[in-house]
Amino acid sequence: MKSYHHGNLKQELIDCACRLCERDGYTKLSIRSLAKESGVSQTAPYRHFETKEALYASVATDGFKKLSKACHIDAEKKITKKHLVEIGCNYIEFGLKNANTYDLMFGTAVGNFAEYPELLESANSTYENMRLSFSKLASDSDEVIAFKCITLWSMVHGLVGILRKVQVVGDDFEEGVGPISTASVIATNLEDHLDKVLTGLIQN
Amino acid sequence: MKSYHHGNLKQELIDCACRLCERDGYTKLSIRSLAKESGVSQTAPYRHFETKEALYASVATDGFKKLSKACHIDAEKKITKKHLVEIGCNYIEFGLKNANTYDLMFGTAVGNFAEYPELLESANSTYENMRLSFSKLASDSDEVIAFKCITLWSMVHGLVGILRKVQVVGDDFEEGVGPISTASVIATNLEDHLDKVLTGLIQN
DNA sequence: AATCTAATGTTAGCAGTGTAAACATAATAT
DNA sequence: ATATTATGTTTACACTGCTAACATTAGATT
Repeated sequence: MKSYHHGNLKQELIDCACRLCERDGYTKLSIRSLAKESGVSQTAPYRHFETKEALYASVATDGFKKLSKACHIDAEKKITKKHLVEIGCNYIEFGLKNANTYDLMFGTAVGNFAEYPELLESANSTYENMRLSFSKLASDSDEVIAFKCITLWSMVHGLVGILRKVQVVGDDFEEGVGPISTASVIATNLEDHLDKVLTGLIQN
Repeated sequence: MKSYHHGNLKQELIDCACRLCERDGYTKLSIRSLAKESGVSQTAPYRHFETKEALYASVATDGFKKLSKACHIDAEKKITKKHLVEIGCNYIEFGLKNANTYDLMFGTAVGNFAEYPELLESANSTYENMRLSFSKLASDSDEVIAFKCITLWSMVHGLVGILRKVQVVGDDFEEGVGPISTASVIATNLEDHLDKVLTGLIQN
């Protein structure tokens, strides 16, 4: 016996969307299927999300919160290069393990974050966390720190993209100097790799 | 007076798809609208593309060819760091100026390149070009060269992604150490930025 | 040159989509 | 108790990818 009002529909829709997005990719997600999954009429979700993009935004927001958590280092004050390497590794691990959600966060499915305050807030705070960690490492100026932070971010973000692209193609691992095997080597030695890159970054 | 057979439909569909993809993003592209644009019935495209993904693959292939061309340096033998910086800049410029096509090339719209031989070939040859350029710079081993090549690729790929994300949000440029202004600084000093990163990369 | 076959086009139709409008119900504020 | 608002349903529209059955024509075979 179910009542006319669901009671907790919005959150249930978000949870369900997060699950399905990560399982099948956001492309496969439909508002209708989501409604059916929650045992509610086709258009009920529209009482909670103006458009499908708004739903995406909620899923992406959730993703940024999780990413923030994954990249959080609770060192009181001192942060070493090793810590940053760890942050980078965690970032990449998140990107690879939550690939479909990651697409939603960094792709074009949500056109303009500014239209979704919570999303903008969670994305910015992810960046701010990284920047703070960086600031505890070196005694550079704020500008230089921000600069290095964006550089690291680009690096790990790019690696996620490249590693994914290349892995999809190369189920059959072949030795050599092609992108597949090279990327595989990097992927299995992520720590070393990030350490090297960061060394160059911090020095210069 | 038009004949029953179009004569050149496949190429026209690809051209049209490339244009529309870049203009509106591949999401907005439909086989039906494409058919209409070419003055042909709704299902005619299916004689040339088994699925929509196959059409995407053709557009992506075209994109990789253009990217390859944009990143081609015809230095006979000697290549300097400056050349690599130029390649990186051209890559990023391509990614930013052809953002929607770039999504198709590096996103998940085409699931597995291996299913589309031409696409795989054009993507691999883009990489191979970069690797060859790199090999003319240093006297490293093939493995190290490939390694550095993937690293540079990740770097520029990541920058494209981050710059785009951040630019969308920040139409209203604000000074400070936030991601928007920092990314803007990087974007307007791309050469310097790549030079620094490459210096660190080549040394270590 | 006539015929057969394969390539390429069309028409009709299915199941699914996002979303708007009009209406129904129930929770909350007055 | 009543009015208002939040939340849900039904119906409907225009659009999508794609399939099946059929039409036309170009090119190969005889």
